Formats: sequence, structure tokens, C-alpha cells
Amino acid sequence: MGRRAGRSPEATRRLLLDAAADLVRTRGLGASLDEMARAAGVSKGGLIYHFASKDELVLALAQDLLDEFREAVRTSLDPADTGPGRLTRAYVRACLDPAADERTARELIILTAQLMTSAEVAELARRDEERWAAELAEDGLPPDVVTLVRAAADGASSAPLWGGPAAPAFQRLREQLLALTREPGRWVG
Amino acid sequence: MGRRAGRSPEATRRLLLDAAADLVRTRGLGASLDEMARAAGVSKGGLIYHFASKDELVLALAQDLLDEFREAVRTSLDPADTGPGRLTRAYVRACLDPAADERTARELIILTAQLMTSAEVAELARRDEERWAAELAEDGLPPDVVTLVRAAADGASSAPLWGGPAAPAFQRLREQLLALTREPGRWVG
DNA sequence: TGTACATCAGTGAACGCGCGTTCACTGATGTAC
DNA sequence: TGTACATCAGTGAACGCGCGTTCACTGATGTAC
Repeated sequence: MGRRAGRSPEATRRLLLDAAADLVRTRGLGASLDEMARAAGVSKGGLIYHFASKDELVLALAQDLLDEFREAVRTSLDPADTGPGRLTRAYVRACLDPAADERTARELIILTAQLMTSAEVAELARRDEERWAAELAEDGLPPDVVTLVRAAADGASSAPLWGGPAAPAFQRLREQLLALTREPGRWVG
Repeated sequence: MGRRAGRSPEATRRLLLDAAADLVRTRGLGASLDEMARAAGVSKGGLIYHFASKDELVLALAQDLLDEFREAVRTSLDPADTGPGRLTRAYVRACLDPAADERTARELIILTAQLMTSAEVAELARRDEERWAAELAEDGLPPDVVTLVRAAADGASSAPLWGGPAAPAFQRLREQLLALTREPGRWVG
């Protein structure tokens, strides 16, 4: 049912989220709903049909982003790897994926940072972070190692935010972090 | 000369920059010039006298931020420490200063991220980053160690952006990173 | 099978308000004579 | 020393445009009978 332009409403919603993410990445939250809608090939009214307000769209964008990262870590899990630190290794691989190009990485981080000015989004992120902390704590590695490896992975993957290089430049670091999770005894005296 | 409300124009400029930084931190670039001016106790026209446009204000804000961090690293240099890695150690100390409270750290990072949507600011940051990379490369440590230590310091200090803990929670990491720069041989095979 | 009706998934014009910017003006201080 | 003038550091009202939101309408599809 519906005036649906040859696609499901879920597909329209996805088009809108993707277009909005693109625009916020490159131009910040100042990008207008009209531009976002047009980029998705929908009218502004059509956008508002799916997201009742800009705030609601921003919140959905943030949730989508957190889910996407969680999914990226999940697919980075090595089925053959069942030892301690397997989740930490997947986390490192997802953060420092050499296939992620610089532009994308930078814009993803800017998008996240943009969204964080909303109190609701910040709360969403805080809960997501708590979940990561809990899951990584159960990963069987010494806490100091998890802290170091995670900080380094986060720092390297967010370097483009400050004008630094992206993932491909951090492949040695990536291998070293992975090695460290396999021989945690080498770290800390 | 001038209708100066009992202070120098430079002092007014500083009041405006500080007030603007506060507002952008907590509410993003959507904060209005009127609010920023009022927060500094100046009229909107007075703000525009010092910064001809919002773009100009944002650029000044970014430059101020980069300068402030560079200064923080400079004051973290230990005069008694003249060995290899002394700049890297100052960088770590500045990033993980236990005196920096969570709120401030988080807002500082959000401010930076907000500003990065401006192409001019991004270019400014890129040049600043190049300068850091060059200076740290001259610090006498193996490149792999600098990369790891810096990534970890950056990652830990920007954790509040994603809802994670702030500097005080990373004091063990801080000590371990400092130790690593003193015994770089322990890292890497 | 036809037909009336309801609903879903939008369209697009209009509104109104907040914002960045402009501008005419002002009052204290500095300078020339 | 007084006085005229210039300049600096602002003030505050006004403008106009862009944006988020509202709203009346629409056309394709589903459902009841």
C-alpha cells in the first residue's frame, strides 16, 4: 500500500539515513533537512514522515553508527581463534582495518563527534561504551593490556580527526597490538 | 581611546573566545553569536567588531586550541630530563594530565571535532599534526614506540568523546607509557 | 469480479522564527594647535 | 591650558534569508462486501 516509488518504506528510511550521514560527515549538523532529503531522492515532507524531527533523525543516525561498529567487530572475529583476547583482537582489526580509506575514517569520526553534542546521543554512547568495557573485561586478558591495546586502537583510528594519517599507515601498530594480545606477559613487569 | 568598559580590547577578545569555546563545547556550532556575545558580557555588534564573521571566530577558536595544547606540552617538559623521548613523555603527560577533569576533557575534544567540519580549520589541524609528527620523529625513540605511545595517549585522552572515562582513570597507562619511552627496547622484537 | 473505502507513504507549498550580517550611531580617549 | 577633531571600541535596532515544522492534499495499494 502506498505511494512508494518502487521500494519499501524501510528502503526509503535507509536511503535517508545514508544520505544524512554523508552530509553530516562532510558539512556538520548545519546541513539542512531539505538537502538530506533531496540527496536521498525524497521530498522534505517524506523525510519528516520517517523522522518526525531533526533530533529524531540525529538519534537514529547515532544508533545506526554504534550498531555498525559493533557489527564490524563481530565480523572481525576469527572463528578459529578461541583463546583469551579474541574479542580484543577483533576490536583492533575493526579499528585498524586497512581497507577503510582515510576519507571515510575521518568523516566517520567527525560524524560521531558532531552527534555527541546531543545529550540523548551522549547517553546512548555512554551505555554502548559501558557494554564494550564489560565485554572486553571478560575477554581473558590482563586489564592493563586491554587498556593499552584499546587506547592505541582508538587513538590510531581517530587520528584522521586531528589531521593525522588513517588506518593504512598503522598496519605495523596493528600487528604489534595483535601480537601483544597473544603474548600479554611481554607487557607490564 | 575607545568606549572600553574598563578593559583593553585584547581582554574583550579573550573573553569572547573563552565564552564562544564554552558554548561550542556544550551545545555545538549551533550556538548563536548573540549567546556567545552575551556570555562574554558584550553586544553582538561588539563581537562582530572583533571577529568579522562566525567563520572567522571559529578559525580563531581552533588556532587558540592548537596553541593551548602545544603550550601544555611545553610546560610538561621536564628540564631535568634531557634523554631521548623527552618530548614524547611531555606529550603523554599533557594528554593524560590527572588534573584535567572529565567534563573539560570531553568538551575540549567535542570542541575540536566540531571545528573540524570547517575546511580551513581542518587544513590548520593538518599542518599542526605534521609539525607534531616531525618533532616527535626527532625525539630519539624508535618510530614504532612513538607510534604506539602516541596512539595510546591520543586514544585515552579522547575516550570521553565516546562516553568513556577521562584522564584520572588512565594513570596506570600513563605510567606504563612513560616507562616504555625510557626502556624502548622492551617493545618490539 | 467489481466497487467503495481505508490506509500508507509520501508531496510540496506555506509559515514563522531565529540567526548572521549590516549599519547608523555613540561615548571615551588620544592628538594637534 | 582649552578646544576641536579623529579614532577606537563598541551599542542596539533592523533586515532578510534559510531553516525546521506544519499541513492540506494525493496516488497507489490493500481490504470488505
